[in-house]
Amino acid sequence: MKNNIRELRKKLGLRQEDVATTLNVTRQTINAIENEKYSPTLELAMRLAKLFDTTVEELFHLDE
Amino acid sequence: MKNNIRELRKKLGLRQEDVATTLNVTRQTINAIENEKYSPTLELAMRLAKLFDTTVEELFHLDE
DNA sequence: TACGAATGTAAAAAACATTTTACATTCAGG
DNA sequence: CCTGAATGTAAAATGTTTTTTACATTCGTA
Repeated sequence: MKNNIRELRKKLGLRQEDVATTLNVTRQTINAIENEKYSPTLELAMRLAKLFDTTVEELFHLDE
Repeated sequence: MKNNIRELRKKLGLRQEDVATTLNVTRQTINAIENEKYSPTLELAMRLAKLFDTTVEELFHLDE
């Protein structure tokens, strides 16, 4: 599953740690998701989309 | 986390088992999600939204 | 180049999602 | 009321996500 998180995070001038603390997860979690080690939970995905003012479907792309 | 899956499933005239086999999960998984025992993975949430021709944000509602 | 800041990574443990098997309950139609 | 179909539920096993702690690497810039 691909995602645009790094790109949108940088557009906002945030560090991985900033995103992490805003969403109450650890920096390692944000790092792992950006580097596609695994997909986030649904709840975290929705909170990420909201933070970046986009939708889950725009932020994450299902492998068909 | 609330969701509209049961309502949309019935609108399509599908059984829990139909949804399950379409998405390659078990009936118990669909049942647990409809009854909000737990939230699905991001991948399953996106596949559910696609099946019901809607978005993750319309199908699932974050508790604020 | 040297420094600090940001990012990458790893291992173990905890928390959570899914499967499998099996049985119980509900519900609509004959 | 009976029956079969659909749904609900439970426990154990497995796989995945997240945390914690700790250290390594990269990057910009003084």
